[in-house]
Amino acid sequence: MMSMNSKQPFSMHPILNEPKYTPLHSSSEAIRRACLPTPALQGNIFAGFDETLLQRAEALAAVDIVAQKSHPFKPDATYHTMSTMTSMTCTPTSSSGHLHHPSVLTSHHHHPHHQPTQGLEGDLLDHLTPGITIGGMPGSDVCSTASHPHSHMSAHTYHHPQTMHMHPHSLGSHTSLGGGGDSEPDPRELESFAERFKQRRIKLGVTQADVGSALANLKIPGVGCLSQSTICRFESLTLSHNNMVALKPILEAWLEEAERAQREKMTKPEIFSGGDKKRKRTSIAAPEKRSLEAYFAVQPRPSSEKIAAIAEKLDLKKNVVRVWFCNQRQKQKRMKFSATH
DNA sequence: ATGCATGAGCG
DNA sequence: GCTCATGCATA
Repeated sequence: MMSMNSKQPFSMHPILNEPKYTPLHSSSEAIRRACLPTPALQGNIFAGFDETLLQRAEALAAVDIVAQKSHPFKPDATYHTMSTMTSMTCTPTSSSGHLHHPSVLTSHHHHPHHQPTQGLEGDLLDHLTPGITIGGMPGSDVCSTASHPHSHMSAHTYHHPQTMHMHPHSLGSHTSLGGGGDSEPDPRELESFAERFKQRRIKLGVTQADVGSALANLKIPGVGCLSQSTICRFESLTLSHNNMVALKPILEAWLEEAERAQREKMTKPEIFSGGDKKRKRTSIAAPEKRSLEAYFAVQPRPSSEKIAAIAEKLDLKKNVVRVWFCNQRQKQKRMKFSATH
């Protein structure tokens, strides 16, 4: 009477982050909060300005949408999880239920690299600012009427509310308390390391997923396992700069350990097989995606109301649209950074 | 390799 | 509500 997979029903964020230097990060944050007119008027959610915007954006990319005023079918392929079990891919078959403490040092706020990005956002916001409300500098967006009549039920349950937190200055990397100088982990070094890492990893005959789960065996305080996705993104440099910096020492440690182990014997990173709860991934159809991109081009940070309107137009769930915009922003930020370096 | 999602922590 | 770090599911 035992199941084959011994997946732990808990999960956490094992990784630490970079203590963000610069306590003042307001630039970009302020800008992003620029809009939120919140016209609770249901007559016209967009109070005239957005209506045009939406139409324009739609027209821009909706060559196909134009035709389908109302599609006969619903492209919304949103499935949702029904189970509430959580399983992490972290547990190697033989393993031990490892309980890593998530000493996640989540550093929110950006590093000095991220520019306020006045290019796209600032400009647009400026032009799109509704004649009413927000007369000058935004900065306070209080969504009072953000109530969605519909409920989206995504199965959550992945992480635990383990409230862990490190102090803002952990991982003594930089951040001199008094000096105020910030050091810049060279992107070049990270790049070369990532490349070497991948090569050596392959030489060890270990997969990205294996690395992820093996990390827990290092027993590094605050470090648990990581997913294949994260390892992959690390190798392909598709993580944020800070994330890369935080992960580097950990992966480096694993690499050394793995090579050492192989030298003396042979490491056999057990693979895992899993298959309990399945979360269904929403798939946004191409036409809808194109529309979203068009909207994003003119307004990367639509207000709650705008998101709702867009969602309705595209026949998608509001939350799906909101998340899409969030992910799009993250992606854009990464791309912008890698483009600069 | 990447798209969509969750969740923590911060305003 | 947002950002950021991460992950599951999937192309």
